[in-house]
Amino acid sequence: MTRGTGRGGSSAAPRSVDVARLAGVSQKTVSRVFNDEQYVSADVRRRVLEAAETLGYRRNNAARALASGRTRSIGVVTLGTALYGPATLLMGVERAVRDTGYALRVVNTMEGDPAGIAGAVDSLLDQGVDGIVISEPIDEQTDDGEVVLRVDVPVLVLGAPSPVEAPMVLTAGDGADQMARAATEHLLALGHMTVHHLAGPLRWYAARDRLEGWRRTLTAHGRDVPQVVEGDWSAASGYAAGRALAADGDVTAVFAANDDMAIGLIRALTEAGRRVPEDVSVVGFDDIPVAAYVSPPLTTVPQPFDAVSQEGLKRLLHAIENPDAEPLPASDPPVDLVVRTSTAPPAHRTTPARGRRPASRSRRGTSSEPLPNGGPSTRH
Amino acid sequence: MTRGTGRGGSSAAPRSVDVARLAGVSQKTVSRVFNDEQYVSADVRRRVLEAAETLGYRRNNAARALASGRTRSIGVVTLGTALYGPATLLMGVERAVRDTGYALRVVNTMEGDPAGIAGAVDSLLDQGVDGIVISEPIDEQTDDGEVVLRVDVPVLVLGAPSPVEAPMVLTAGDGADQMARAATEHLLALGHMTVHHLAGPLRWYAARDRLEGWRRTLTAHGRDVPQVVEGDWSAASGYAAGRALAADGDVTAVFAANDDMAIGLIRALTEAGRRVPEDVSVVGFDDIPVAAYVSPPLTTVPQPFDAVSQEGLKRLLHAIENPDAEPLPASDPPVDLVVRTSTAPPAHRTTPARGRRPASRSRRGTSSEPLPNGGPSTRH
DNA sequence: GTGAAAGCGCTAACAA
DNA sequence: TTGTTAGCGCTTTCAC
Repeated sequence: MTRGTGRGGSSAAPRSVDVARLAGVSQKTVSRVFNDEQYVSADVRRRVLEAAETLGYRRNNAARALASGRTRSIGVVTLGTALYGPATLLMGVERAVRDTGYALRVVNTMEGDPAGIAGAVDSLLDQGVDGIVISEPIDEQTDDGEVVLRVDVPVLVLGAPSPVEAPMVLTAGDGADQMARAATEHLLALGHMTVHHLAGPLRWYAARDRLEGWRRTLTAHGRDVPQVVEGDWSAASGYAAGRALAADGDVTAVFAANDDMAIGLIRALTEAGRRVPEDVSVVGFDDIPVAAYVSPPLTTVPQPFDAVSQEGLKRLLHAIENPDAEPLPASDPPVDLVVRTSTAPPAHRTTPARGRRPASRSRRGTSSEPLPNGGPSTRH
Repeated sequence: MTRGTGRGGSSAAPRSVDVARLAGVSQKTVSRVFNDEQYVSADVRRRVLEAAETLGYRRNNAARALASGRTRSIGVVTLGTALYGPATLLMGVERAVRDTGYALRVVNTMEGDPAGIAGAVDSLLDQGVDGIVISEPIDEQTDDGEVVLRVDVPVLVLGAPSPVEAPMVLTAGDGADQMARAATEHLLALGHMTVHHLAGPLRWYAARDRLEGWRRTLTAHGRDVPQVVEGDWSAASGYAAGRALAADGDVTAVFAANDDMAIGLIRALTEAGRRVPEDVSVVGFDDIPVAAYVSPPLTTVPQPFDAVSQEGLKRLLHAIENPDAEPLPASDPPVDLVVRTSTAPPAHRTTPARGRRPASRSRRGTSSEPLPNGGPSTRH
């Protein structure tokens, strides 16, 4: 085989031997320079770099991976949606990965995909990755028992407990129950007797987690736990749920598991003649970019996507690079609540015995948005 | 070097020779089977597959890439945002790539990133990819002249003309001007004398394209072209623009370059006492999932993200696999408009001389959303 | 139809 | 501080 030419018929890509020859050193030395190894004199390093520059040398990663046994890439499994949460998480992961010099390989699982997460992980393993991030796994259709995924690289699961078996499994961003508690307590503190919940699809761990946080909070306060309504994260499903809830005069407060559903819900309530927040208070979840600008501006719980992906990745890379060391500890993400105007005390009710004032837990100002001069958004 | 063991201390991963030995064939034959080459008897194929199965054989991609000179992966450069457009496009690209058996490598360019697109493309080239997709490039800070990127693999640029030089450059999804025309004409047809425009950041080609479509439409109809207001895609910037526009009594119709800005704009108008659509009509762009559920439901132009990414990828892969063939032709994406209730005829004005009825160009029903039973959204 | 031999471009181990 | 020698696990070429 003659050395393959580029597709343009131009000369082939230079290899490290070519650089070595030009710099008057051995090929191994070129390798040393490009790997930032020690024991290379400044002069040699400079000559090598110069030679590489003039030749337009670019290290061949396939050869590197083959020789070293490491691909220096990490794979991420995401749902194939542009939903705010998953999409934001993915961007956070990319940023965190890029900072470390690793490459990112992405595979989606579509809902309804027969292969599901297992298939996605498998294709990542086929491609060759040093670690895997699974973002927001949802329960798979497991007719006969649990799907146990066996993987031989470290795995980081974001937003859920682990569905895999691997030499090292890390979890991050699974503290949504605490955030749900904050939302629910905000509503109770305003004087509502109880809080209804519009859940996400319960196949999602994220949905179940928020539901649990809500339920436990009500129970802890000795309140009724109303029937849960299940949506699918979409505004359309929130709208459908809203039509049902509007018919029930007892409903004065609703905690929706995401902002899109909250927006649909509010629309249905409004169309049915129930004013928000005068008749019904609504709290969302996520703090999507438009949350401050819909009518009424939405009280919601922002999710710390960046913090979660950054910390998670740091721990994953530590596990990859120090296979025998203790895993780095996880920290609890901050719990936040942005109070806007979709929540208020109930209208014609007496406040409960120990009614507290609505304590804002926000670190970002309570209801100062939309800003007078509405500058550019800082988060998108 | 002894054969490296897995990190668990368990036995090493099986190689194709191991499979060959077990199946009683040569290693080359194993390779033939896994590459679906012809000239392998059914019996041998079966034996090889069985042996591979029992051994848990998985082909080593680094070795494959090294030996063949092809990585079978394509790289995508995206902005590091969860904005609806870019995020949806990325998901579309993933889906299209996955169907073809190629792997996807993702790199972001953050706005303000000094290396920018060039850096992102470079890191992709370092990693080794057979083709590159650049999604929605924005103009780079080019103090001294144009940055011309030289790349030696085929490139597909989504949503803009090409900023690169490569053996093959394809473009897809750059027809936003036609969509902007549809939005503008809808407003003129309703009887508005002219239409204001809230543009996206003009460093984005997507923003300039929509602006041009709007401007040309007004000019073609002999209307005034009002001063453009520039936003940054965020609802916050739409809100800021809305405060300014609300003060101008002449404004009766605004075309916003995306839905988020339209939502912020509507909020500002409403707060200023200008009703939508009675006093001011607003059209958005994108058709984000909540667009049908905000108040008022937003008239907007849906973007054909899936069609664009699928067709674009098909053409890119054709170029990769047939380097010397003619590129596949591009087709124009469909132009659509979803009419909801944020637009109406102007209040106290006479319609222009040739005032036409507002012709709905929608293929999805005009204003039937939110649906009575608001089922699950079909697009997220 | 199948196999043997020769690399692909790099890193790892050891020697100098 | 630098060089030499072997592979990494596959595809390619060519022989049978």
